[in-house]
Amino acid sequence: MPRKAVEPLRRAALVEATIGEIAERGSADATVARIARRAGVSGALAHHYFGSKERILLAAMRHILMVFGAEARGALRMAGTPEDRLRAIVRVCFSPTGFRDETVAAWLDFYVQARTHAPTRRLLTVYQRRLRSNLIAALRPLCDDPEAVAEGAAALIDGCYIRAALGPLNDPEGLVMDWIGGRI
Amino acid sequence: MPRKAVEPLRRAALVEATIGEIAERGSADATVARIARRAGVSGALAHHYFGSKERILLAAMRHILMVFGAEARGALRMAGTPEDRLRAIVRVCFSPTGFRDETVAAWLDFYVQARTHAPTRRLLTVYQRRLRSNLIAALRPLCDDPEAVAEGAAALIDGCYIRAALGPLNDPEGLVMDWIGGRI
Amino acid sequence: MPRKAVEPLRRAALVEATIGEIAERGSADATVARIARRAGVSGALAHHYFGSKERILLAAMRHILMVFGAEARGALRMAGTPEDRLRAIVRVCFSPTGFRDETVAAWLDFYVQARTHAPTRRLLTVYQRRLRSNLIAALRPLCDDPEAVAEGAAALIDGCYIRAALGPLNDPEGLVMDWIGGRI
Amino acid sequence: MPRKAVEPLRRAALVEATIGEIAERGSADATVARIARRAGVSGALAHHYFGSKERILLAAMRHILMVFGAEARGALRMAGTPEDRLRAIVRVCFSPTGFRDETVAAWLDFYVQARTHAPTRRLLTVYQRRLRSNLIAALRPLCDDPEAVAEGAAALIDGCYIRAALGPLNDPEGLVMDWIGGRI
DNA sequence: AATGAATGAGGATTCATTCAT
DNA sequence: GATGAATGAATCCTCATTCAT
Repeated sequence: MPRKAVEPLRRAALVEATIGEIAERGSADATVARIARRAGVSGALAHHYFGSKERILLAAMRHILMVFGAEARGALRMAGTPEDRLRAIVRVCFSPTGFRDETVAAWLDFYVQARTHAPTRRLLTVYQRRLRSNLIAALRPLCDDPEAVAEGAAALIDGCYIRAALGPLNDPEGLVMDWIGGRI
Repeated sequence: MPRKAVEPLRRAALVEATIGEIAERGSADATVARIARRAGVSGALAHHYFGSKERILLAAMRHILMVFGAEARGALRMAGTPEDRLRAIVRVCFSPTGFRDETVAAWLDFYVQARTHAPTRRLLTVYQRRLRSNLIAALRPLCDDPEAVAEGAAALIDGCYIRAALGPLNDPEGLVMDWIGGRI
Repeated sequence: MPRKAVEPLRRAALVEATIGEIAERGSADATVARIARRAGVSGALAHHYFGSKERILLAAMRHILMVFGAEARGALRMAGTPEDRLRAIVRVCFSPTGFRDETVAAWLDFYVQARTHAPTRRLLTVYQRRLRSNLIAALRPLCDDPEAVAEGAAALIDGCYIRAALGPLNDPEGLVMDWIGGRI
Repeated sequence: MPRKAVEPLRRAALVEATIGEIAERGSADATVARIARRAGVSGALAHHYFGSKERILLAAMRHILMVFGAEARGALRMAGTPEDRLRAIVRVCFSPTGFRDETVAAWLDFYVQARTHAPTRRLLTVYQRRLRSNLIAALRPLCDDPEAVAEGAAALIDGCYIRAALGPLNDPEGLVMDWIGGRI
């Protein structure tokens, strides 16, 4: 019987703690020590597993993107018509899983970090491209200029995130779907 | 003839330097020393004028909001019809004055700070309310649910900012106006 | 048939790794973890066998001194005349076994540690005394002031070590022998 | 009247404290905090003036080399004959100014650091080359193979330093001069 | 008005060492 | 015998902030 693998547990706890800490005080003021304490381990262990604060933050972002990606793939797999696919994408953007306060806050923080931090930017770019191509693919059968619509939809989604980060938002999914509805 | 007051010059230089520094390295990594050097003064002087780093950052934000507000008021004064007013508001959001790379970056940074920093949040709230009420006022004669349209337009504007912060954006003004055009 | 004892193997590997590590990065920057990895074991095991980093370093030095001592005894046993004994001692100082780059580096490092670290100093003193008495014994039949010549020869040998540590050295044995030759 | 320049004072105090600290505990265990305390200032100030621990250590070495160089130049200027020049060089090597316990300890430490630290090595190389060329120039009129003699003399000098670092040394100057005397 | 000097507080990071398995 | 897990104690370094001039 294999010894219980504790590393994944610790990593997950640290990632979760990082997201929480970013949400609570911003990644600027998140310290490794506080993240570690929140995860119930020592700061040294956080370094042992991740190597540096930067890598901890990146791991947190990667986690968020991974969760989002997995959920999106799952939703797309069950969607039949282009309309379904469209709705699936938008719905996942605001699904309770990924649209928690904490996640939104971290998400926004990453957007800002991405401006000045290349590795963060790379991660974000990958995600943005994927979202864009998914949107365009779903929109292609439905409208004349799928690229323009996708561009606008993506901006609107981002705008909803930014506003959600500052206060509760009423039905962002509806807002985005309405907007798209007016274009197709 | 009175000697030229030097204080306003210094303050302006520091504010400008702050915005530049935020754009270049993010407010997280902006240091008073670097801001001061960029403004051509000593760090001690920056403190002398503003009292603390926090106040320097707030002054920079206040400056951005003030410039925006002044331009908005000017544009609205010249606008006759509701349609004109609407276009004026949106145009100012993306006017070359306020939509410079540096400003957009700082703007976004403030959004994130606002999440965890009450004074920043207060400033931002004031601005958001003003934008919202201006939009609603202009929209009221033009559509049934001005509040919902204003909400969406504001989100879209924010979304354009967030995207502009990460790369060049093609005609955001047109995007927003189109969106509104579809609703009225 | 007894299973091969593994402990001596591990100890030897760790000692060798320690010397290599000291040569490569200096004992200041040698870490137990790196030494252990180089020896192919875990850092915990290094502690298990030696008890502390200090003891690992001391073991490495002891090893070097032991190798040197053994070779010296061997060479002296085969030497007949005083001249032979003299040459034997000097030759061993620069024999390929002990005058490897790695060993010289470690040797020098120990010299420096000895200044501030009593146990290291004790080891070094024993070695120095032995070298000195060997030299004097060999010199006694050959010159008037064997102590002074031994002192100078020892200094010259040390000087060759220090220079060898920083770059290749041309025939140090000849240099020392010449020097002694001029005194006897 | 110029404000009293305090920077050079602080720098000098820190350099002196660094040498003392190296002598007392070795550069491995010298901490910026301790060096600063010994100099009567805060650790932060040490960083303010030197930038990093590495640079503090290098400054200390540079200081030692500078003092040595200055003394050597002075002594050479007063020396007439080649013999005088030779004696001047050797004398300076063991002059009370530079041959204090503290300095010798630091010197030796630098030798060891030089093995693994390129900037230190560069400094040392410059010094070694200068010493060598001075010796050769003085020896040229006096012997057949000035390079070989210089090489040996330099090794002997280094050897005296290494031994002096570990205990008191009896008339190293005489030892070196004797050695050279036998060669010319 | 303006600055260099100076520092305390705090943060990332490293590392020897211990322990449970 | 051997290791990964875990940590406390340092240590370097940064930075906002204060102060004397």
